[in-house]
Amino acid sequence: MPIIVDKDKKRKDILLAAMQVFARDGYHRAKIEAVAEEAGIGKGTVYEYFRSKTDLFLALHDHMLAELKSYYMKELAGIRQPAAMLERFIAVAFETFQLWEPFFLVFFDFWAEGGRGEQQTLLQTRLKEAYAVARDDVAAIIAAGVKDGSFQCDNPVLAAASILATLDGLVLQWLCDRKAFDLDAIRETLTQMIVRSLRP
Amino acid sequence: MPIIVDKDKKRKDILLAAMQVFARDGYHRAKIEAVAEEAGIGKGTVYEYFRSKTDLFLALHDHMLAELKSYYMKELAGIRQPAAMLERFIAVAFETFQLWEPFFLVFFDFWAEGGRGEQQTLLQTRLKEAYAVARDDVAAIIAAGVKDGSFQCDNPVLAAASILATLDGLVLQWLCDRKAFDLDAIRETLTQMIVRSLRP
DNA sequence: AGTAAATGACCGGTTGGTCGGTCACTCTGG
DNA sequence: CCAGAGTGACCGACCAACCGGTCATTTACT
Repeated sequence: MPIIVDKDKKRKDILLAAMQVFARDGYHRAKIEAVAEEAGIGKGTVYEYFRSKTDLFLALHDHMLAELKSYYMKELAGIRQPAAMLERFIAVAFETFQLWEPFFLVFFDFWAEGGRGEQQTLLQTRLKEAYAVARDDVAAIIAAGVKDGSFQCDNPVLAAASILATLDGLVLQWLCDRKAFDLDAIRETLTQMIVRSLRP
Repeated sequence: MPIIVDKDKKRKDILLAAMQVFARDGYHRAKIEAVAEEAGIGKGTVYEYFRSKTDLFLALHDHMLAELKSYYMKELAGIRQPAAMLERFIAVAFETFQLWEPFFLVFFDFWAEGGRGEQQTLLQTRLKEAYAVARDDVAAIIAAGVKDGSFQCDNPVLAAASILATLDGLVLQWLCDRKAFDLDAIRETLTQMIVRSLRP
């Protein structure tokens, strides 16, 4: 019998290595060889697990978004009040900024690839889908708040889009200049602003 | 005497061509030859005006940000009430999203280049600087509003950062999926949310 | 021996940047 | 009036480096 390896684990190792390298060098500058090195394997092996660089990139997108989502689910589980949920959601977002920094650095490239062209590539479809799901999830929290009277909002989906946009925009700004503002301070300001903007 | 050309105009032509090509293909995929073609000149000529691709990229950043800023100045000139100014500022932002779409597409790459590494390249310095100036400008409007009693806000700079972030995040989201929401609709929702969040 | 798995030297296409040469135009002096 | 020298501007064939992807070979295990 030949060698048997845990293909799933190795795949995840490569994805993790790719995240580090893509985060450091950017997708286009990053070399597959560097990913292999980071993962402690040979270049050829990467191609045993992923058809192409593009394929690796797409897989990384899907993998990381799934991880992120499950992290949110875990952190928000058990909270019932919409207002508390929204506040916790924002807090978790800020936690992930620091905790998952490389992931957000790679996101620069997801955005860059996702925003251009006719948006019919797989990555573009998935990115749109991810945004749509996120909007709906946050909108559901707001809608629940409107229902029980703790929020006032005409269009929860648009409000959700705005909140997500603010969070995205803040990572961007923060990653471009970490000394521009203190994350904890702006989290408080932002939470206050959002809560106020939804107050009946 | 030899031929004399308007170097400044030609330089701007090349920058404009670069914007179109970078917007369409992304900075890394874009070929200098394509930029030359778009500008209706030979590849070699591009290098008469810009030392390197990087140099062209940096020049484009500076040029476009200057244009954007002067556009804002013009559109906001003459408005005195802080509340009206802020509302107009947001409106102008949304106008530019559609009017200057290629510019924002190139911004994907500015962000990607700006956020990574030790942030000591010229582009990174300029991007930070631009953010800082924008924050201060918006913060000044908010601070004026606090002074005359039309706003309430503990930290105008952080509030300004949040507002800018929301606008950035919304272009991102919109460019990734133009059908996700209607720009006019979200502009109204957002304006309302921001005004509410600053209400005394 | 037999096989899944790993590998890295190699290939080929791509592209940033160079450079020798051309073009278009003016000025000069015969 | 013209020949040709002088020069700023322009050009695109070419070069060299780089890197994604392949595959013949090796490894490591039963």
